[in-house]
Amino acid sequence: MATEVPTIQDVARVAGVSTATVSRALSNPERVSDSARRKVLEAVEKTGYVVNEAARNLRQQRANAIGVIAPDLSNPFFSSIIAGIEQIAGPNGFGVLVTESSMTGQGAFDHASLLASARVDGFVVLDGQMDLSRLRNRSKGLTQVPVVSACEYPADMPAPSVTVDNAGGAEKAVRHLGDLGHTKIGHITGPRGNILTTTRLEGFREALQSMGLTVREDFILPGDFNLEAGKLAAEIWRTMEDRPTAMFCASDQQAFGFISQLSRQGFRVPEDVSVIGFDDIEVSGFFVPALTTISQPRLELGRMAARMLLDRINGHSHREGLHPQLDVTLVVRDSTAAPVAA
Amino acid sequence: MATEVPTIQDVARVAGVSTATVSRALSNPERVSDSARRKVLEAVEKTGYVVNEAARNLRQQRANAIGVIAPDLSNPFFSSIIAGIEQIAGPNGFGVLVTESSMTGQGAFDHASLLASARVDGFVVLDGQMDLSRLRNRSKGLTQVPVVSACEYPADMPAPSVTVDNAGGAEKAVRHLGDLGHTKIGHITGPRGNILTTTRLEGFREALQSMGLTVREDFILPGDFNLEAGKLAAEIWRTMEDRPTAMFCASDQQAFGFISQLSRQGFRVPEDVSVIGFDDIEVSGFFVPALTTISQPRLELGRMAARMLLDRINGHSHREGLHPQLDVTLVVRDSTAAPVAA
DNA sequence: CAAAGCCCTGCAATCGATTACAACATCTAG
DNA sequence: CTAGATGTTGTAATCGATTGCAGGGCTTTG
Repeated sequence: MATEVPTIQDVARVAGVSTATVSRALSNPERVSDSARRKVLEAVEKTGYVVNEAARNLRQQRANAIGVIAPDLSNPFFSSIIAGIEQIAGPNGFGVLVTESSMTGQGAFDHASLLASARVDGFVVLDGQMDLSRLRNRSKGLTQVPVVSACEYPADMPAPSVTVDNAGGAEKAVRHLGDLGHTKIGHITGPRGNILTTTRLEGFREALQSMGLTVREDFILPGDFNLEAGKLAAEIWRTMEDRPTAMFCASDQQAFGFISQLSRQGFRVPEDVSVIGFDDIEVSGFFVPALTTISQPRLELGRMAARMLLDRINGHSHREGLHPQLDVTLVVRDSTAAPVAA
Repeated sequence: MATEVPTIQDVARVAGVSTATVSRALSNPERVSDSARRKVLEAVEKTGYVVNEAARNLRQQRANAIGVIAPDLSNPFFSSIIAGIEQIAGPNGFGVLVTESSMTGQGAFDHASLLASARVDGFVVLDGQMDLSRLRNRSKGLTQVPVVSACEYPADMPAPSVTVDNAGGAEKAVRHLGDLGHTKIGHITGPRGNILTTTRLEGFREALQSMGLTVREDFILPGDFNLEAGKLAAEIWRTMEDRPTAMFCASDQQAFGFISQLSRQGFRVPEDVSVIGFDDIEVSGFFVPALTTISQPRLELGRMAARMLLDRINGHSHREGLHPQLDVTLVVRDSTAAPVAA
């Protein structure tokens, strides 16, 4: 029973119409007569026909697929966003090709090639460090290449983007600490040069100022978003003479690393220091102590980015504007508390 | 400068040869003369030509892409495996399309359609619950459809698979607890019907027996791999009259949930109960306390699966055998300790 | 020197869909 | 009743690569 995969020819023969009619019946049902449509659908049912995407893509000069460029696939933060992209792309007939930015330059999977080779129609870029201009060389100039930045984005914003209100989130975090009575508030930043680092740091400063607190530069520790960075920061915190009583971490992972290392040294959170994160990844609610953090709508970030990209690919105008910004919310759990009396 | 994307025709013209020669020079360099090859490569360089995958796929009747079916994209455990798959697929010219099993049946992204539509040449299936026979309907019978199960797999193993020594891992975990002096050892299982659940439970039983300990059925709590399941199990543990002094958790996430809920209730790990996980996901080393666990080579799992699938697609025999099993290792950290004197 | 073999190359068919165009039927309006 | 509009269908060109086949040139062998 080694059945061959049926083609549109087979369907046409079974239905007793031309291939043109079959094609139209399937993609523009309103363009054919009721009777023809019925016959075609029956024939499709009977033969088990599924369109050959390669042929369609070749003819239509589009891939019906989008590429996602992520800095790090194993980071749960990004995988949620990708899941959101999937949710929109799939039902619209678009496949999702995922690549890590680290793969850039590796032969056929250089991202420019991915585009030029007609494998994808556009990109969602999750890596703020990526040089979008590299996509420009091939094909028609960057403004024409469908690209949407999500979450992170280059500082000069050459492409549409979906982001989160990072400065606002930082403010909410710091304000929460202030409301608890903290006056000595520190911050562990993200990696240098990253736009999220910058905006969250700005929000941190502004919140302090608006609350009438002075910004202590020595309370601002350089870091990264990962676990290791938090651990390193903990070592610095430990050696400080005058320690902040509360730390705003640039990411949940960083906060985990910070708390983890602190506990190992015998310090307690929130008794010795309050800690607040940023992201609200899944484990955060189950950390010990459960982490107070700023919650990002990661799934919606992905969904929005996918919608914008598909709009662009289809030549629609942007229903959502060029740079929509999603709101974040404060989630209070157990890692923050009022400072112990001095 | 709206440069059109160059085609093989352009290259042929510039190089002064036929398209056939260009094609051969690029895919079978040894089949053309030195001079022709040189001219073609120069022309490719000059024009910036990249093959149009849609055209190639149509003609060759293969997609140069593989599909990955994952149960849950936001689970960091799976994303590492996917990263491993990428590492092998990309350099071999294959794209990776990722889908969640939950999308099954949603129009064009039903997995059978994905295959039939010539979008992918085969699948790596990470979801043990998935009914592989659904892929059989379309195209030539399951043994012919290139599919490799990874990590999880259906009990009847209709397809080649890459797995980890789950029973052995469970034994290592239990033996570690026994070596610490525990005699009352419990287990929180994975979801019912899952093959990982079964094999880990078996390993658990065997280890106890081989150590001369009796298996207490009331110490075996039903669960799932996620955080919530651990939390639920903690509630049960708390209400037990005679409590196990050590728990072997079926996953790290489950262990987190268990520990988290316990701490919230005022119990301490490992003082009140030792906990060991399974997986060794990234946060595990940074949990509070750092989690003792069984480490799985997740990246290698993905890489191996991809290699096997590509072999199958290319009609090669299996260099690695049909059901290779990778070793796991015990990682001792701070969540396990000797039981306190009774 | 002729026949046979090999290497290299180009011509043209092919993959399976979409779609411009034209043909025809039917309907509407003048 | 007729010109034109409208709706439905089929024919055939097209997308851009790969590859079977055949032909020309050169080498080897008897």
